[in-house]
Amino acid sequence: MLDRKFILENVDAVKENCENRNVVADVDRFVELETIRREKQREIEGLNQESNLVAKSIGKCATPDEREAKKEEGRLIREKIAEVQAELNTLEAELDAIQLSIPNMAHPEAPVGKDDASNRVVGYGKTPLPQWSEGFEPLDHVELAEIYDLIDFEAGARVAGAGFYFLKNEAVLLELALKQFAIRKLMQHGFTPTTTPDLAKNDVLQGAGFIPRGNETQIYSIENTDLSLVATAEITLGGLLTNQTIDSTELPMKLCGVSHCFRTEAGAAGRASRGLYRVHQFTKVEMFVFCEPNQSEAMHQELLAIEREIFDDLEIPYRIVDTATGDLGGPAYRKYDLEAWMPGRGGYGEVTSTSNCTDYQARRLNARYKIKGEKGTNYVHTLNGTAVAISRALLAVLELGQQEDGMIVIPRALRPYVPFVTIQARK
RNA sequence: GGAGAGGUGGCAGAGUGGCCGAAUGCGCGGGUUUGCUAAACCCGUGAGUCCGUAAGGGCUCCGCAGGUUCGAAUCCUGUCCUCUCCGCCA
Repeated sequence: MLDRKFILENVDAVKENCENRNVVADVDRFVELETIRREKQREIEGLNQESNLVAKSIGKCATPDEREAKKEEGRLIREKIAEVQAELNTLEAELDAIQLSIPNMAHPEAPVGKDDASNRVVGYGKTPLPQWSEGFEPLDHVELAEIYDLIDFEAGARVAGAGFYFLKNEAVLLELALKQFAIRKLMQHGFTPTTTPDLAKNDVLQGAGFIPRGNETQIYSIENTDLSLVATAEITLGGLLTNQTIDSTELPMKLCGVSHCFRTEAGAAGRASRGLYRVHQFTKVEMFVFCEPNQSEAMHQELLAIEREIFDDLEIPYRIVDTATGDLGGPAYRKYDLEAWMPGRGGYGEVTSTSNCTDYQARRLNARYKIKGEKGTNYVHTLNGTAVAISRALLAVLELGQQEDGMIVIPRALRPYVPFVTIQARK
Protein backbone atom coordinates (compact mmCIF):
# COMPACT_ATOMS: atom_id res chain seq x y z
CA MET A 1 0.00 0.00 0.00
CA LEU A 2 0.96 3.61 -0.37
CA ASP A 3 1.95 5.82 2.52
CA ARG A 4 -1.01 7.80 3.87
CA LYS A 5 0.94 10.99 4.09
CA PHE A 6 2.13 10.51 0.53
CA ILE A 7 -1.45 10.13 -0.69
CA LEU A 8 -2.51 13.28 1.11
CA GLU A 9 0.37 15.28 -0.29
CA ASN A 10 0.07 13.95 -3.84
CA VAL A 11 -3.65 13.67 -4.41
CA ASP A 12 -3.59 14.58 -8.08
CA ALA A 13 -0.70 12.29 -8.93
CA VAL A 14 -2.36 9.40 -7.07
CA LYS A 15 -5.65 9.97 -8.86
CA GLU A 16 -3.98 10.17 -12.24
CA ASN A 17 -2.10 6.98 -11.46
CA CYS A 18 -5.36 5.18 -10.60
CA GLU A 19 -6.79 6.31 -13.89
CA ASN A 20 -3.72 5.20 -15.83
CA ARG A 21 -3.94 1.85 -14.16
CA ASN A 22 -7.63 1.49 -14.82
CA VAL A 23 -8.32 1.17 -11.09
CA VAL A 24 -11.30 2.65 -9.31
CA ALA A 25 -10.36 4.03 -5.89
CA ASP A 26 -12.09 6.79 -4.00
CA VAL A 27 -9.10 9.00 -3.36
CA ASP A 28 -11.21 12.03 -2.48
CA ARG A 29 -13.05 10.10 0.19
CA PHE A 30 -9.71 8.89 1.49
CA VAL A 31 -8.39 12.41 1.83
CA GLU A 32 -11.57 13.53 3.57
CA LEU A 33 -11.50 10.67 6.06
CA GLU A 34 -7.78 10.82 6.69
CA THR A 35 -8.02 14.51 7.51
CA ILE A 36 -10.69 13.79 10.10
CA ARG A 37 -8.76 10.81 11.39
CA ARG A 38 -5.74 12.94 12.08
CA GLU A 39 -7.78 15.36 14.11
CA LYS A 40 -9.34 12.55 16.09
CA GLN A 41 -5.95 10.99 16.59
CA ARG A 42 -4.64 14.20 18.09
CA GLU A 43 -7.72 14.47 20.25
CA ILE A 44 -7.14 10.98 21.61
CA GLU A 45 -3.51 11.72 22.32
CA GLY A 46 -4.50 14.81 24.27
CA LEU A 47 -7.01 12.82 26.29
CA ASN A 48 -4.46 10.12 26.94
CA GLN A 49 -2.11 12.75 28.25
CA GLU A 50 -4.78 14.07 30.62
CA SER A 51 -5.60 10.59 31.75
CA ASN A 52 -1.95 9.79 32.39
CA LEU A 53 -1.54 12.95 34.44
CA VAL A 54 -4.57 12.18 36.57
CA ALA A 55 -3.45 8.62 37.15
CA LYS A 56 -0.01 9.76 38.24
CA SER A 57 -1.37 12.40 40.59
CA ILE A 58 -3.42 9.88 42.54
CA GLY A 59 -0.39 8.46 44.29
CA LYS A 60 0.33 11.91 45.72
CA CYS A 61 -3.14 12.60 47.03
CA ALA A 62 -3.21 13.57 50.68
CA THR A 63 -6.77 12.64 51.66
CA PRO A 64 -9.12 9.83 50.63
CA ASP A 65 -11.63 12.40 49.44
CA GLU A 66 -9.13 13.96 47.12
CA ARG A 67 -8.33 10.51 45.88
CA GLU A 68 -11.93 9.67 45.10
CA ALA A 69 -12.37 12.92 43.22
CA LYS A 70 -9.38 12.15 41.05
CA LYS A 71 -10.63 8.67 40.37
CA GLU A 72 -13.91 10.06 39.19
CA GLU A 73 -12.09 12.50 36.96
CA GLY A 74 -10.07 9.66 35.46
CA ARG A 75 -13.19 7.62 34.92
CA LEU A 76 -14.80 10.42 32.93
CA ILE A 77 -11.74 10.84 30.77
CA ARG A 78 -11.69 7.14 30.08
CA GLU A 79 -15.29 7.22 28.91
CA LYS A 80 -14.49 10.09 26.60
CA ILE A 81 -11.51 8.22 25.21
CA ALA A 82 -13.61 5.15 24.51
CA GLU A 83 -16.06 7.31 22.62
CA VAL A 84 -13.47 8.95 20.39
CA GLN A 85 -11.65 5.66 19.96
CA ALA A 86 -14.81 4.07 18.58
CA GLU A 87 -15.11 6.84 16.00
CA LEU A 88 -11.48 6.40 15.15
CA ASN A 89 -11.90 2.67 14.63
CA THR A 90 -14.74 3.22 12.19
CA LEU A 91 -12.63 5.68 10.25
CA GLU A 92 -9.66 3.33 10.24
CA ALA A 93 -11.69 0.50 8.79
CA GLU A 94 -12.94 2.53 5.87
CA LEU A 95 -9.57 4.18 5.31
CA ASP A 96 -7.85 0.84 5.29
CA ALA A 97 -10.21 -0.53 2.67
CA ILE A 98 -9.64 2.44 0.37
CA GLN A 99 -5.91 2.43 0.99
CA LEU A 100 -5.75 -1.24 -0.03
CA SER A 101 -7.54 -0.47 -3.27
CA ILE A 102 -5.07 2.24 -4.28
CA PRO A 103 -2.33 0.73 -6.46
CA ASN A 104 1.37 1.48 -6.34
CA MET A 105 2.62 4.46 -8.31
CA ALA A 106 3.94 3.53 -11.73
CA HIS A 107 7.43 4.08 -13.11
CA PRO A 108 7.43 7.28 -15.16
CA GLU A 109 8.66 5.39 -18.20
CA ALA A 110 6.16 2.55 -18.00
CA PRO A 111 3.88 2.72 -21.05
CA VAL A 112 0.58 4.34 -20.16
CA GLY A 113 -2.52 2.49 -21.26
CA LYS A 114 -5.65 0.83 -19.99
CA ASP A 115 -4.74 -2.79 -20.77
CA ASP A 116 -2.21 -5.14 -22.32
CA ALA A 117 -2.84 -3.65 -25.77
CA SER A 118 -0.52 -0.83 -24.68
CA ASN A 119 2.32 -3.12 -23.59
CA ARG A 120 5.56 -2.17 -25.30
CA VAL A 121 7.94 -4.72 -26.81
CA VAL A 122 11.43 -3.71 -25.77
CA GLY A 123 13.61 -6.57 -26.95
CA TYR A 124 14.00 -10.13 -28.20
CA GLY A 125 15.90 -13.24 -27.18
CA LYS A 126 18.94 -14.71 -28.88
CA THR A 127 17.18 -17.72 -30.36
CA PRO A 128 15.54 -17.23 -33.75
CA LEU A 129 12.01 -18.43 -34.44
CA PRO A 130 11.94 -22.08 -35.59
CA GLN A 131 12.09 -22.65 -39.33
CA TRP A 132 10.18 -25.67 -40.55
CA SER A 133 9.87 -26.92 -44.12
CA GLU A 134 7.02 -25.85 -46.28
CA GLY A 135 4.01 -27.94 -45.46
CA PHE A 136 5.17 -29.09 -42.01
CA GLU A 137 2.58 -28.26 -39.42
CA PRO A 138 4.01 -28.14 -35.92
CA LEU A 139 1.78 -29.72 -33.29
CA ASP A 140 0.79 -28.04 -30.11
CA HIS A 141 1.91 -29.48 -26.79
CA VAL A 142 -1.44 -31.12 -26.09
CA GLU A 143 -1.14 -33.17 -29.25
CA LEU A 144 2.52 -33.85 -28.58
CA ALA A 145 1.73 -34.91 -25.02
CA GLU A 146 -0.73 -37.44 -26.39
CA ILE A 147 1.57 -38.92 -29.02
CA TYR A 148 4.63 -39.04 -26.76
CA ASP A 149 2.61 -40.00 -23.67
CA LEU A 150 3.93 -37.14 -21.55
CA ILE A 151 0.87 -35.53 -19.95
CA ASP A 152 -2.51 -36.99 -19.01
CA PHE A 153 -5.06 -34.18 -18.89
CA GLU A 154 -8.03 -36.51 -18.78
CA ALA A 155 -6.77 -38.28 -15.70
CA GLY A 156 -6.10 -34.90 -14.09
CA ALA A 157 -9.69 -33.90 -14.80
CA ARG A 158 -11.06 -37.14 -13.39
CA VAL A 159 -9.08 -36.77 -10.18
CA ALA A 160 -9.20 -33.04 -9.51
CA GLY A 161 -11.23 -31.46 -12.29
CA ALA A 162 -10.45 -29.46 -15.41
CA GLY A 163 -7.18 -27.60 -15.22
CA PHE A 164 -5.29 -30.38 -13.49
CA TYR A 165 -2.98 -32.91 -15.10
CA PHE A 166 -0.57 -35.74 -14.53
CA LEU A 167 2.92 -35.36 -15.95
CA LYS A 168 4.28 -38.70 -17.15
CA ASN A 169 7.48 -40.27 -18.33
CA GLU A 170 10.08 -37.84 -19.73
CA ALA A 171 7.91 -34.85 -18.77
CA VAL A 172 8.49 -35.67 -15.11
CA LEU A 173 12.24 -35.72 -15.59
CA LEU A 174 12.01 -32.50 -17.56
CA GLU A 175 10.20 -30.82 -14.69
CA LEU A 176 12.97 -31.88 -12.33
CA ALA A 177 15.58 -30.81 -14.87
CA LEU A 178 14.07 -27.37 -15.28
CA LYS A 179 14.03 -26.93 -11.53
CA GLN A 180 17.64 -28.02 -11.14
CA PHE A 181 18.79 -25.94 -14.03
CA ALA A 182 17.06 -22.82 -12.73
CA ILE A 183 18.12 -23.26 -9.12
CA ARG A 184 21.76 -23.82 -10.02
CA LYS A 185 21.76 -20.83 -12.31
CA LEU A 186 20.32 -18.67 -9.53
CA MET A 187 22.85 -19.94 -7.03
CA GLN A 188 25.57 -18.85 -9.44
CA HIS A 189 23.98 -15.42 -9.40
CA GLY A 190 24.15 -15.25 -5.63
CA PHE A 191 20.62 -16.34 -4.75
CA THR A 192 19.96 -18.42 -1.66
CA PRO A 193 17.79 -21.38 -2.66
CA THR A 194 14.76 -22.20 -0.53
CA THR A 195 11.69 -24.33 -0.74
CA THR A 196 8.75 -22.53 0.77
CA PRO A 197 5.43 -23.51 2.33
CA ASP A 198 2.70 -24.05 -0.24
CA LEU A 199 0.24 -22.51 2.22
CA ALA A 200 0.33 -19.11 3.86
CA LYS A 201 -1.72 -17.07 6.29
CA ASN A 202 -4.20 -14.69 4.74
CA ASP A 203 -2.38 -11.73 6.29
CA VAL A 204 0.72 -12.68 4.38
CA LEU A 205 -1.25 -13.02 1.16
CA GLN A 206 -2.65 -9.55 1.67
CA GLY A 207 0.74 -8.15 2.45
CA ALA A 208 1.90 -9.34 -0.93
CA GLY A 209 -1.13 -7.74 -2.54
CA PHE A 210 -3.27 -10.84 -3.05
CA ILE A 211 -6.89 -10.96 -1.98
CA PRO A 212 -7.59 -14.31 -0.33
CA ARG A 213 -11.37 -14.34 -0.51
CA GLY A 214 -14.04 -12.83 -2.70
CA ASN A 215 -15.71 -13.50 -6.00
CA GLU A 216 -12.86 -12.78 -8.34
CA THR A 217 -10.12 -14.24 -6.21
CA GLN A 218 -7.32 -16.26 -7.75
CA ILE A 219 -6.70 -17.89 -4.41
CA TYR A 220 -7.83 -21.24 -3.03
CA SER A 221 -8.53 -20.92 0.68
CA ILE A 222 -8.60 -23.72 3.21
CA GLU A 223 -11.93 -24.10 4.93
CA ASN A 224 -12.11 -23.27 8.65
CA THR A 225 -8.61 -21.82 8.75
CA ASP A 226 -7.02 -18.51 7.87
CA LEU A 227 -4.74 -20.28 5.40
CA SER A 228 -4.68 -20.27 1.64
CA LEU A 229 -2.78 -22.17 -1.03
CA VAL A 230 -0.14 -19.89 -2.44
CA ALA A 231 -0.40 -18.64 -6.01
CA THR A 232 3.36 -18.08 -6.12
CA ALA A 233 6.37 -18.30 -3.83
CA GLU A 234 6.45 -14.52 -4.05
CA ILE A 235 3.86 -14.64 -1.28
CA THR A 236 5.85 -16.79 1.10
CA LEU A 237 9.19 -15.21 0.32
CA GLY A 238 7.76 -11.75 0.86
CA GLY A 239 6.30 -12.97 4.13
CA LEU A 240 9.77 -13.97 5.26
CA LEU A 241 10.47 -10.48 6.55
CA THR A 242 7.01 -9.70 7.93
CA ASN A 243 7.43 -7.40 10.94
CA GLN A 244 11.20 -7.69 10.71
CA THR A 245 13.83 -4.99 10.76
CA ILE A 246 17.06 -6.22 9.25
CA ASP A 247 20.48 -4.68 9.05
CA SER A 248 21.30 -2.93 5.78
CA THR A 249 24.43 -5.07 5.46
CA GLU A 250 22.15 -8.02 4.70
CA LEU A 251 20.77 -6.22 1.65
CA PRO A 252 20.27 -6.93 -1.11
CA MET A 253 18.87 -10.25 0.05
CA LYS A 254 18.46 -12.45 -3.00
CA LEU A 255 16.25 -15.49 -2.55
CA CYS A 256 15.10 -18.23 -4.82
CA GLY A 257 11.98 -20.12 -3.82
CA VAL A 258 10.59 -23.35 -5.16
CA SER A 259 6.92 -23.91 -4.57
CA HIS A 260 3.76 -25.28 -6.04
CA CYS A 261 1.41 -22.58 -7.25
CA PHE A 262 -2.34 -22.82 -7.09
CA ARG A 263 -4.72 -20.57 -8.98
CA THR A 264 -8.46 -20.73 -9.32
CA GLU A 265 -8.35 -18.80 -12.59
CA ALA A 266 -11.78 -17.45 -11.70
CA GLY A 267 -13.12 -15.18 -14.38
CA ALA A 268 -10.74 -16.66 -16.92
CA ALA A 269 -13.02 -19.58 -17.69
CA GLY A 270 -14.22 -18.24 -21.02
CA ARG A 271 -10.78 -17.77 -22.42
CA ALA A 272 -9.19 -20.69 -20.65
CA SER A 273 -6.30 -21.77 -22.75
CA ARG A 274 -5.57 -25.21 -23.95
CA GLY A 275 -3.42 -27.68 -22.13
CA LEU A 276 -0.66 -26.54 -19.83
CA TYR A 277 -0.95 -22.84 -20.55
CA ARG A 278 -3.51 -22.03 -17.90
CA VAL A 279 -3.74 -24.60 -15.12
CA HIS A 280 -4.78 -24.67 -11.50
CA GLN A 281 -1.51 -26.08 -10.21
CA PHE A 282 2.08 -25.87 -11.34
CA THR A 283 5.57 -25.76 -9.96
CA LYS A 284 7.62 -22.61 -10.10
CA VAL A 285 11.11 -21.44 -9.28
CA GLU A 286 10.79 -17.83 -8.21
CA MET A 287 13.32 -15.08 -7.58
CA PHE A 288 12.70 -12.63 -4.78
CA VAL A 289 14.81 -9.70 -3.63
CA PHE A 290 14.73 -7.43 -0.61
CA CYS A 291 16.93 -4.39 -1.13
CA GLU A 292 17.45 -0.75 -0.31
CA PRO A 293 15.42 1.76 -2.30
CA ASN A 294 18.35 3.02 -4.32
CA GLN A 295 19.18 -0.54 -5.41
CA SER A 296 15.80 -1.62 -6.68
CA GLU A 297 15.92 -0.32 -10.25
CA ALA A 298 19.27 -1.98 -10.86
CA MET A 299 18.02 -5.19 -9.20
CA HIS A 300 15.03 -5.16 -11.49
CA GLN A 301 17.32 -5.05 -14.51
CA GLU A 302 19.34 -7.87 -13.00
CA LEU A 303 16.26 -10.04 -12.56
CA LEU A 304 15.26 -9.39 -16.15
CA ALA A 305 18.78 -10.23 -17.32
CA ILE A 306 18.66 -13.55 -15.45
CA GLU A 307 15.31 -14.43 -16.98
CA ARG A 308 16.75 -13.69 -20.41
CA GLU A 309 19.77 -15.82 -19.70
CA ILE A 310 17.59 -18.74 -18.64
CA PHE A 311 15.41 -18.61 -21.74
CA ASP A 312 18.35 -17.99 -24.03
CA ASP A 313 20.00 -21.07 -22.53
CA LEU A 314 16.81 -23.05 -23.08
CA GLU A 315 16.94 -21.98 -26.74
CA ILE A 316 13.48 -20.53 -26.53
CA PRO A 317 12.73 -17.50 -28.70
CA TYR A 318 11.01 -14.74 -26.80
CA ARG A 319 10.24 -11.09 -26.71
CA ILE A 320 10.40 -8.73 -23.74
CA VAL A 321 7.41 -6.64 -22.86
CA ASP A 322 7.38 -3.49 -20.75
CA THR A 323 3.97 -3.80 -19.14
CA ALA A 324 1.46 -0.98 -19.56
CA THR A 325 0.12 0.79 -16.49
CA GLY A 326 -3.33 -0.76 -16.83
CA ASP A 327 -1.88 -4.27 -16.82
CA LEU A 328 0.56 -3.91 -13.92
CA GLY A 329 -1.51 -5.28 -11.04
CA GLY A 330 -1.66 -3.51 -7.70
CA PRO A 331 1.82 -3.74 -6.17
CA ALA A 332 4.07 -3.30 -9.21
CA TYR A 333 5.90 -0.08 -9.93
CA ARG A 334 7.21 -1.56 -13.14
CA LYS A 335 6.91 -4.98 -14.71
CA TYR A 336 8.62 -6.81 -17.54
CA ASP A 337 7.28 -10.02 -19.01
CA LEU A 338 9.10 -12.52 -21.16
CA GLU A 339 6.79 -13.94 -23.79
CA ALA A 340 8.00 -17.12 -25.45
CA TRP A 341 7.22 -18.13 -28.97
CA MET A 342 4.73 -20.97 -28.80
CA PRO A 343 4.33 -22.70 -32.18
CA GLY A 344 1.11 -24.38 -31.08
CA ARG A 345 -0.65 -21.09 -30.65
CA GLY A 346 1.29 -19.45 -33.46
CA GLY A 347 2.13 -16.56 -31.21
CA TYR A 348 3.82 -15.41 -28.08
CA GLY A 349 2.71 -16.46 -24.61
CA GLU A 350 3.83 -15.16 -21.24
CA VAL A 351 6.42 -17.32 -19.50
CA THR A 352 7.96 -15.01 -16.92
CA SER A 353 7.19 -11.79 -15.18
CA THR A 354 9.41 -9.61 -13.05
CA SER A 355 8.16 -6.70 -10.97
CA ASN A 356 9.70 -3.98 -8.90
CA CYS A 357 7.19 -3.37 -6.11
CA THR A 358 9.25 -0.66 -4.42
CA ASP A 359 8.03 -0.24 -0.83
CA TYR A 360 4.39 -1.07 -1.62
CA GLN A 361 4.50 -4.65 -0.28
CA ALA A 362 7.04 -3.81 2.42
CA ARG A 363 4.80 -1.20 3.99
CA ARG A 364 1.95 -3.64 4.43
CA LEU A 365 4.29 -6.42 5.54
CA ASN A 366 6.15 -3.97 7.77
CA ALA A 367 9.53 -5.12 6.45
CA ARG A 368 12.21 -2.60 7.34
CA TYR A 369 15.93 -2.17 7.34
CA LYS A 370 18.28 -0.20 9.52
CA ILE A 371 21.61 1.34 8.73
CA LYS A 372 24.13 0.84 11.50
CA GLY A 373 24.96 4.07 13.27
CA GLU A 374 22.00 5.91 11.80
CA LYS A 375 18.76 6.82 13.53
CA GLY A 376 15.51 5.24 12.47
CA THR A 377 14.47 2.63 9.97
CA ASN A 378 13.13 2.52 6.46
CA TYR A 379 10.99 0.19 4.37
CA VAL A 380 12.86 -2.20 2.12
CA HIS A 381 12.04 -2.52 -1.54
CA THR A 382 10.81 -5.86 -2.84
CA LEU A 383 11.17 -7.37 -6.27
CA ASN A 384 10.10 -10.64 -7.72
CA GLY A 385 10.66 -12.49 -10.93
CA THR A 386 9.87 -15.85 -12.43
CA ALA A 387 12.91 -17.99 -13.03
CA VAL A 388 10.95 -20.90 -14.44
CA ALA A 389 7.24 -21.61 -14.28
CA ILE A 390 7.46 -25.28 -15.14
CA SER A 391 4.16 -25.70 -16.97
CA ARG A 392 4.68 -22.93 -19.48
CA ALA A 393 8.40 -23.53 -19.89
CA LEU A 394 7.71 -27.22 -20.51
CA LEU A 395 5.08 -26.29 -23.04
CA ALA A 396 7.59 -24.19 -24.93
CA VAL A 397 10.37 -26.78 -24.69
CA LEU A 398 8.12 -29.49 -26.13
CA GLU A 399 6.62 -27.43 -28.91
CA LEU A 400 9.92 -25.88 -29.95
CA GLY A 401 11.85 -29.13 -29.68
CA GLN A 402 9.68 -31.03 -32.14
CA GLN A 403 11.46 -32.14 -35.29
CA GLU A 404 10.14 -33.03 -38.70
CA ASP A 405 11.49 -36.55 -38.26
CA GLY A 406 9.17 -37.13 -35.32
CA MET A 407 11.51 -36.62 -32.39
CA ILE A 408 11.51 -34.01 -29.69
CA VAL A 409 14.99 -32.65 -29.04
CA ILE A 410 15.86 -31.49 -25.55
CA PRO A 411 17.71 -28.15 -25.19
CA ARG A 412 21.42 -28.55 -24.45
CA ALA A 413 21.12 -26.74 -21.14
CA LEU A 414 18.84 -29.45 -19.76
CA ARG A 415 20.79 -32.46 -20.99
CA PRO A 416 23.03 -32.69 -17.93
CA TYR A 417 19.90 -33.33 -15.89
CA VAL A 418 18.12 -35.95 -17.98
CA PRO A 419 19.24 -39.36 -19.30
CA PHE A 420 18.05 -38.65 -22.84
CA VAL A 421 18.63 -36.17 -25.63
CA THR A 422 15.48 -36.81 -27.60
CA ILE A 423 12.01 -38.13 -26.87
CA GLN A 424 10.45 -40.72 -29.17
CA ALA A 425 6.79 -41.06 -29.98
CA ARG A 426 4.94 -43.80 -28.11
CA LYS A 427 1.68 -43.82 -30.09
C1' G B 1 -3.80 -34.64 19.38
C1' G B 2 -2.93 -34.60 25.23
C1' A B 3 -0.13 -32.52 29.70
C1' G B 4 3.20 -28.84 31.58
C1' A B 5 6.58 -24.40 31.17
C1' G B 6 7.54 -19.95 28.83
C1' G B 7 7.39 -15.45 25.27
C1' U B 8 10.48 -8.45 28.16
C1' G B 9 15.34 -3.88 24.34
C1' G B 10 20.83 -6.30 19.34
C1' C B 11 21.64 -10.70 22.95
C1' A B 12 21.30 -12.74 27.98
C1' G B 13 18.18 -11.71 31.91
C1' A B 14 15.55 -8.87 36.30
C1' G B 15 10.89 -6.99 37.02
C1' U B 16 3.78 -9.84 40.04
C1' G B 17 -0.61 -2.90 40.10
C1' G B 18 1.82 3.63 40.36
C1' C B 19 8.76 5.26 41.93
C1' C B 20 9.11 0.95 34.75
C1' G B 21 10.28 2.53 28.24
C1' A B 22 11.89 -0.95 31.79
C1' A B 23 17.58 -3.00 36.66
C1' U B 24 22.06 -5.59 35.62
C1' G B 25 25.55 -7.90 32.36
C1' C B 26 27.20 -8.52 27.37
C1' G B 27 27.31 -6.17 22.72
C1' C B 28 27.56 -1.54 20.07
C1' G B 29 29.10 4.02 19.52
C1' G B 30 32.19 7.97 21.53
C1' G B 31 36.10 9.39 24.94
C1' U B 32 40.39 9.02 28.71
C1' U B 33 44.78 6.31 29.59
C1' U B 34 48.49 3.36 26.90
C1' G B 35 54.77 2.25 21.65
C1' C B 36 50.47 -0.57 18.67
C1' U B 37 46.66 -4.02 20.01
C1' A B 38 44.35 -5.52 24.38
C1' A B 39 42.81 -4.34 29.30
C1' A B 40 40.88 -0.67 32.65
C1' C B 41 37.87 3.56 33.43
C1' C B 42 34.09 7.42 31.90
C1' C B 43 29.86 8.86 28.89
C1' G B 44 26.16 7.34 25.55
C1' U B 45 23.07 3.57 23.26
C1' G B 46 15.14 0.68 21.17
C1' A B 47 11.26 1.77 17.57
C1' G B 48 6.93 4.17 15.50
C1' U B 49 4.21 8.58 15.39
C1' C B 50 2.44 13.75 16.36
C1' C B 51 3.46 19.16 17.56
C1' G B 52 7.74 22.45 16.83
C1' U B 53 12.53 26.17 12.33
C1' A B 54 15.03 24.20 16.46
C1' A B 55 15.72 23.23 21.45
C1' G B 56 12.32 20.32 23.34
C1' G B 57 7.74 18.05 24.39
C1' G B 58 3.25 14.64 23.76
C1' C B 59 1.23 9.79 22.43
C1' U B 60 1.88 4.43 21.42
C1' C B 61 4.69 -0.11 21.81
C1' C B 62 7.16 -5.66 27.15
C1' G B 63 4.39 -12.06 21.21
C1' C B 64 -0.70 -10.50 19.24
C1' A B 65 -5.97 -9.08 20.23
C1' G B 66 -9.46 -7.83 23.80
C1' G B 67 -10.93 -6.94 29.12
C1' U B 68 -10.61 -5.19 34.53
C1' U B 69 -8.67 -0.50 36.85
C1' C B 70 -8.00 6.43 38.11
C1' G B 71 -3.50 3.61 36.66
C1' A B 72 -1.24 -2.83 33.57
C1' A B 73 5.13 -5.64 31.36
C1' U B 74 2.63 -7.09 36.03
C1' C B 75 -4.37 -9.20 37.01
C1' C B 76 -8.33 -11.70 33.58
C1' U B 77 -9.96 -13.89 28.62
C1' G B 78 -8.81 -15.41 23.84
C1' U B 79 -5.07 -16.32 20.29
C1' C B 80 -0.27 -17.30 17.99
C1' C B 81 4.55 -19.06 18.73
C1' U B 82 8.67 -21.67 21.39
C1' C B 83 10.43 -25.50 24.72
C1' U B 84 9.79 -30.31 27.62
C1' C B 85 7.08 -34.90 28.16
C1' C B 86 3.33 -38.40 26.08
C1' G B 87 0.59 -40.24 21.81
C1' C B 88 0.50 -40.71 16.44
C1' C B 89 3.21 -40.69 11.96
C1' A B 90 6.47 -40.13 6.61
